[in-house]
Amino acid sequence: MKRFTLEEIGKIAGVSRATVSRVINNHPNISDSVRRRVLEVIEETGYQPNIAARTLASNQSRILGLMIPAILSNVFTNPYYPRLIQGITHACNEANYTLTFFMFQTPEEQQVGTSRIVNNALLDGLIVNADYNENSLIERLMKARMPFVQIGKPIDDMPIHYVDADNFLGGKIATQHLIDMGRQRIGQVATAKNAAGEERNEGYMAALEENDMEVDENLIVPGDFSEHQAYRVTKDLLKQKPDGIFVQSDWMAIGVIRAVQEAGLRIPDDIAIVGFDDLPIAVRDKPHLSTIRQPIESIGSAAVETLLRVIENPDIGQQQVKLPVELVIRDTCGGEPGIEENTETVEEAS
Amino acid sequence: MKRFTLEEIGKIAGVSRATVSRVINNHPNISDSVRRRVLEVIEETGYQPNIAARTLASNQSRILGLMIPAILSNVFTNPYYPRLIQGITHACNEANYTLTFFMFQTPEEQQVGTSRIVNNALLDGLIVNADYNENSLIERLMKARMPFVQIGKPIDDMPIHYVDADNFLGGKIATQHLIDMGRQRIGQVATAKNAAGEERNEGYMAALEENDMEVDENLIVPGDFSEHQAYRVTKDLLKQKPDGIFVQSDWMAIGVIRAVQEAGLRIPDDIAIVGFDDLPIAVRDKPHLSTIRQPIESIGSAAVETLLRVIENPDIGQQQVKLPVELVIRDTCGGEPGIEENTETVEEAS
DNA sequence: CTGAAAGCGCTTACAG
DNA sequence: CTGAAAGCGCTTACAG
Repeated sequence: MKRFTLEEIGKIAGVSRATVSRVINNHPNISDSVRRRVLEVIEETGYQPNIAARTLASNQSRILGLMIPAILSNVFTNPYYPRLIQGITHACNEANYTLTFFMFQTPEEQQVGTSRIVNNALLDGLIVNADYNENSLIERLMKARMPFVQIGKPIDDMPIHYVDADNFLGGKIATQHLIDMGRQRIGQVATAKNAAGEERNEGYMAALEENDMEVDENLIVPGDFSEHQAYRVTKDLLKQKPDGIFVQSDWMAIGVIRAVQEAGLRIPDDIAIVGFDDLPIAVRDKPHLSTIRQPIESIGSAAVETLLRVIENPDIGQQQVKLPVELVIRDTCGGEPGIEENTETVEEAS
Repeated sequence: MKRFTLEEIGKIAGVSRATVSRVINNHPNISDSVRRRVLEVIEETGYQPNIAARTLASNQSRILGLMIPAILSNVFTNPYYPRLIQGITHACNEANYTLTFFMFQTPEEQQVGTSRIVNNALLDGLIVNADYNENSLIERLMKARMPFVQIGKPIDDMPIHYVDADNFLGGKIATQHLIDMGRQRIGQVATAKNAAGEERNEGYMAALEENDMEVDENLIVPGDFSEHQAYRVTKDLLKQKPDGIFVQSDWMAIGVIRAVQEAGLRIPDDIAIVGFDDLPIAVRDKPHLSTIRQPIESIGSAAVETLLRVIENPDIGQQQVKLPVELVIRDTCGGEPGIEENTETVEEAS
């Protein structure tokens, strides 16, 4: 299958290559007859523009990059990345963009690779997952004026564009659900290691406050995202006699459930538990674990859409997109499992 | 950060842009002093070549594509894709190639996207996952003379380059393990839907034959990769009083285990089970499930290496790479879990 | 509404 | 060993 050039298409259609270029790029002010003829020839020949040439000439590639940090061990149990990538590719396809993929596994790879990204004439913009481990990446991107959007709220309130789940809302509706079940002493297995954990905690507090319940610091124990640590701190927590626990991640919830069951307590009768993330591995065989589900695909799509907006208008103010989360109820006694819906929040700060 | 061009680097270093290009591309016959000077300037300026321009001029992009079929539901429980992508990106980084990602979710996306891939001047080659659903893709790739490598053995013995796990070996060592445990009546929950299933079955047969054991067709029941179907056919299988079962996938093994336990039989004492894939979700809380582990990362790397070989030498004979699988033993009674190693097979046919 | 021409930043024969 | 120059296939002011 021969590859045609603009010149050749023009010759066949009896117009100049400039004109062909214009119809391809949907420029206005092309006579209908010419447009039709050119489109026909393109159809017949199966002409596809040469992206490299277009990129060189126009200085835009319609290629977006996705940078994923050195792969974490939880990738093997957490469907986060597949779902995220699914959302991103879907949005890219819709917008007629192509996705390029950067993933590094060693610091050396990261080092070399980052330069390739930052000065990559081929990228119109970049999506960065929040837990990249080389902090200077952000600086370098800004210096190079590469448009980018982060997935996950940045630490230190850096004024960069980002898309995230509404973690505050998640913590709040999780806790509210426990309150609605009539629980009086609601504990929390927290993690304050990142912005998301902090926000989930604030949601927890807000729910208690709204219901005129006191925050008891003894009911909040520090997790670190690991199942084992969660198991240990839950043992401590149980001494405080909680009747409900909000766990900041489903992964930790596995440990929490183990500790609770070993103590001979029933779920949800004695202690109701609400997790976060809706991980299949956690939820499987744990019919009483309600949890907060993040719209990960939507986060991916929103990241693309936001990035496109930024590329379009580089001087736009900081974009902060928060996607709503859902409460997935599995701890009803006899009732149908259900889902609570919420609505999207898009803010533009600055 | 300003982007430099070859011309500018040349001016600073006091040579022509052609010379700069030559040192960047490691051409021989460059005087050491010039090379050093140019390299210095590149270092200082942080010069990065413009990929689009290079691609246009040289007709090669150092970009590889990965095409993943409309995402399957099992993506959410199966770490196959993350691991595969990890292996592929690693090999790409090593070889200084960039990975571009194609994934489609609807037939329309697939349709439009495929054209973009096939006639993509920006791709040096493509890796295709075997279970693409549009069969014509392969034809179109061949017509367009796009170098590509498939992951997974092709059906109908199509003479295309591919990389796969050694499924025959897997079936064989799985069955041999059961024989080594002294089992006499070894059943199989099969799937013959694809080349892999067929090979696993052949491995099963080969192991029996080598041990002078008869193949009893009644001991082979048809699975379809689903847990539910596996559960059902296992109930039938149990009537034949097997004392060992080779299950062609861990996912199905979950159903098999359920059926066996419901029948009041002990694993592995009454019935030993060997699965395939080493899925965390299946293995978790199933201490007695031995399984065959595929080197998925290596398959990804091998796909890249094979593709690079094909790109280098388009007239190379059909590449068929089979990577060894491992038996992961978890059904020893009291002993340490262990792994049996095997060695790689690379064949060149035609 | 359309075309001729310059230019995007590289590579690569061709000369020397 | 090095340089001048053509060319890769597009886009886009500039004229008309």
